[in-house]
Amino acid sequence: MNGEPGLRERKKRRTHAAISEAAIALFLEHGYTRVPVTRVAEAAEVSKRTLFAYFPTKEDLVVHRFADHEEEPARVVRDRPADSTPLAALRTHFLAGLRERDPITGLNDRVEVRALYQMILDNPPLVARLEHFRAGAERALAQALCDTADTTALTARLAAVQLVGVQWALAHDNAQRLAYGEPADERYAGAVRDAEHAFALLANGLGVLPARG
Amino acid sequence: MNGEPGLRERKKRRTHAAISEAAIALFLEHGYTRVPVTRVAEAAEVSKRTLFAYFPTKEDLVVHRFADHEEEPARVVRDRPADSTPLAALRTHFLAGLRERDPITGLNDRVEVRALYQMILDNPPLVARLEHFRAGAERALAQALCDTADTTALTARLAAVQLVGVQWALAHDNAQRLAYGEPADERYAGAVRDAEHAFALLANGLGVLPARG
DNA sequence: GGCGAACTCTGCACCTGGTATACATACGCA
DNA sequence: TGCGTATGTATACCAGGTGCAGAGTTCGCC
Repeated sequence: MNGEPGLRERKKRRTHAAISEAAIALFLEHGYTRVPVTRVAEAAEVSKRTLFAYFPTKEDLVVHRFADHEEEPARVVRDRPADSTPLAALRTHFLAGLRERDPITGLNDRVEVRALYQMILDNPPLVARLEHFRAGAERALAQALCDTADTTALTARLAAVQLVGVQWALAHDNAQRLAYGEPADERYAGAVRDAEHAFALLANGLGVLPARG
Repeated sequence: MNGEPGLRERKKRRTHAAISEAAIALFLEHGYTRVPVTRVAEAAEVSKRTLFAYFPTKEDLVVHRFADHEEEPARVVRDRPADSTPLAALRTHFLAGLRERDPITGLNDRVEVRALYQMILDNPPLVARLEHFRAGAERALAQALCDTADTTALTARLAAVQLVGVQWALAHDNAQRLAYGEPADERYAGAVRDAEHAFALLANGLGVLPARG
């Protein structure tokens, strides 16, 4: 609310960043499971108790970077132009994310980001923790749909589940390919194609699934 | 494979059941978080080590009853009649589940089941563990769709995410209402209406969402 | 500049979930 | 009856996470 953060606040942010960076550096070097939080605390020159004051769990040391995006789909839907449907707005936003290599789309291959993808995908507890954000994103999006799209609460919830789930799946797929070594620029065209296909499926429904192959 | 389980096998099943029952009884009485696994082991007259030989984690003591249903959507899709689409088969199956008050639909209000719903909904770790099954169900269903519906792998995955997610949301909603005290018979009509609405949404797509409320 | 209040960090002890090791027991089968 | 193996046990241990009481900082105000 005010422009001056104050010494306390600044110090806090520095500590937060220091812990996070120490953690990720150590995890990337020695492996997530093999580095105990006490070692992270030592490296960040902070007590274990303090570490847990900044990050509620060990997993959060890694995945907190994705926490900000929990509200993103909801915001996109709220801020959409008046003549745009929620689906169209999310589609445009996701495609823009791909173009900009937004890490949330799974299409960023900067070494740190790619290593982070890999670490997360390799560690079930980290994936599980991310699922938690997914649930939060669903809830927020459902609320946004309710508020701006004149639907029942149920419809909003169901739509949110589908929308978030599909974007999640797309991102997961991209991240996995990049973790395997595929360069982002090379994957880009395919990622766009897949995303367009996915949003078309969302728009038109699963009625297209045939009776038998 | 053989009709005679043998003493060893029978004993194992009894131990399994004994641990599970002791655990759930204690959890329901004193609260999930307040009962350490050691106490469960004592109550079941088994060592802690043995307990963990039967159940990989504390959460599984509670949620293992839902584990069997991981393959269910996949099975339904595989076993569907030749002239039936995957969506129709799942719809029929879910509605049948509601009719039979299958606990997996969230519409069973036998006291033990309802208390179980409540305990799970109240404990984030338990919900998280269930999410894990959801992921498994998605993967299995995607495979089944791939094998029997002549779709691309991507389409199958996206469809699976939507289908499982929506059923999950419906079940969650029902369970929550029942946990709040609504009787299953009273909820039934609404649950059917909601399910039909949800499957219609899946069939027709989210194109119906309006630009602005 | 200085003071009290509020906030923050720390060290320590502790609890709980989960695992490794090494040893005992009981079953299945010949 | 007796042997090999699957199953269970006791013990000690590790790591994540919390409660507590006190020391050290920062803030707002005089």
